[in-house]
Amino acid sequence: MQNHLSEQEIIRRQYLDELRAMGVDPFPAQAFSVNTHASDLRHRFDTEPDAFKEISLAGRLMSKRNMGKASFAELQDSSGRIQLYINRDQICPGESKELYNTVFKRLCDIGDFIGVRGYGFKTQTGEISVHVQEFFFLAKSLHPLPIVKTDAEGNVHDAFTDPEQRYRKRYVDLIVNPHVKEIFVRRSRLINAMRRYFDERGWLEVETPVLQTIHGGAAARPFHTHHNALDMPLTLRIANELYLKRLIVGGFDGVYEFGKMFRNEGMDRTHNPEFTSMEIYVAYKDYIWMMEMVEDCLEKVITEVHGGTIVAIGNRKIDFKKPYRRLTMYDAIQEYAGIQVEHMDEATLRQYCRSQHIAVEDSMGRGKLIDSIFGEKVEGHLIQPCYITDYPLEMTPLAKKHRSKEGLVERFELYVNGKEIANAYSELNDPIDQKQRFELQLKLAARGDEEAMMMDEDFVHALEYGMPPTSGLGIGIDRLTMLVTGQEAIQEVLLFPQMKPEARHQA
RNA sequence: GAUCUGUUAGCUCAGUCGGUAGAGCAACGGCCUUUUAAGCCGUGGGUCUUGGGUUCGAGUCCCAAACAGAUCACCA
Repeated sequence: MQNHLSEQEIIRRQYLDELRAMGVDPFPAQAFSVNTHASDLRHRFDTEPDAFKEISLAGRLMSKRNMGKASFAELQDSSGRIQLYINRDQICPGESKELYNTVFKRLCDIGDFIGVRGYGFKTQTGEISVHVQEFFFLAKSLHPLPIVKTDAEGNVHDAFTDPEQRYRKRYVDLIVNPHVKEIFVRRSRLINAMRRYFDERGWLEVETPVLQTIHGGAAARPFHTHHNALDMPLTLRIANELYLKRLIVGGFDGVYEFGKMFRNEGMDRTHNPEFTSMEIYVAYKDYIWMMEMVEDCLEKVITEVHGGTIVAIGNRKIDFKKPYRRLTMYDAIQEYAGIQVEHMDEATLRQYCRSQHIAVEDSMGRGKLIDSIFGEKVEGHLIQPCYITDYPLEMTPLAKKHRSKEGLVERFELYVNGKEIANAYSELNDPIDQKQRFELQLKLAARGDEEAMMMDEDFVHALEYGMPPTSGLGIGIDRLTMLVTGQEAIQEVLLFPQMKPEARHQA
């Protein structure tokens, strides 16, 4: 992709040849045995100095301070950094001083992988370090790394912060920005903690198709693809809900899936074309039970990953301690917009939206209009975790009709920091009602609603065999991770966010 | 999709009224055996994102494009 090498890249390539000429393989094949990590030494040396008398470490050389016949360097392994003290006569006990003078001092660059053996000690200034007795070259790095330095006051100099470069070259970002690595460690722990919570309760982790002939389970535009052998169009899933409910029909008490979803829509700091959701369905439960499960799960999982229930995002502090506030959608609109929409008809709602400069389209039915008012007037106020319950039937074709409130469904969404992070229902299990709901969606589609759901005959057929009363939940894992790690852009919690190719690298 | 902002050395950034490009770190050559943003002396390194235009002359002014970020619209 590059035909022009910088001066520094040319020099590093020349060093490859020089190393080989000296009999040092710049990419040796054999394993290097490691018995200590940087953080072990840093954290335990003061209390257990005897444990570090014969240590070997490996990692990337991140800085070099040569002082003639001795040098200090920093080694970065997966656990962090540790200082090395390398003395010429220690690593070159014989006549030849080439390993120190030439291999280490000249041919070894910042970014190269090295292995060292020696012992732990403290320098005169009190820094825990490795006194290196043996030095091994493990792998050459041909590109110079950004040099990020931190001074005695903790100020970071020359930080590698350009988001474009960081996302395109995430490997470099991870090498030089330790706080970035921490975000992804936390993300993984969060997912594992949730998985443990579900497994402990006996629910089964499953996998359902990504390639679908009928995309269903959510209101969104899909990606289209094509299967050659079958010569048929397929779409990438926008949700896995209808498959998971088929499994409840099949007799599982609880099933869940962490999976990538794909939606062919806009991208911004809270949307990536592919994102991770967790959906779970539990038989013989309803949405009231689900609210209790979700707040219990989040409180436990966040405490486990974060060390407490309070997370900071921007200037705000959000407390995930249960229980969470519960507010019906109509009451929420009453509270924040000052109007009672319950008995308003479509024309009145549309007129209100226009008066408030809320964008409306002719294809919008009553449900979507209410949702627009909610989105415009209420969402931004919901900072602390809050359940919004009881949605208009029209916009929720997969949820069961409310047990006592006409025209509503048993649904809640969990809002945190002004954003929806979870969505749950008492699942609709009446196949005749379900079929009618799909037909209502088809009517909305005919009016021009591009996100209206498609009829899924096989799913209705599955419900006709009987599905127990079931509660289902979807959580946006990326958004939850954003909250737990204090990030305000989804790109910061995705290792490889979607990017357009750079023009200079095309063709 | 709209608006605004940005793109200069490997990295972080200066660049005045339009007059052939600067610093620190990194690199290269020296000196230095407990330093730590190590230090000291010296050297090299640029298609100023791309393409047009104005001008005697453009990193700088104008137009267009690419990519990114922010805000908005849509969505989760």
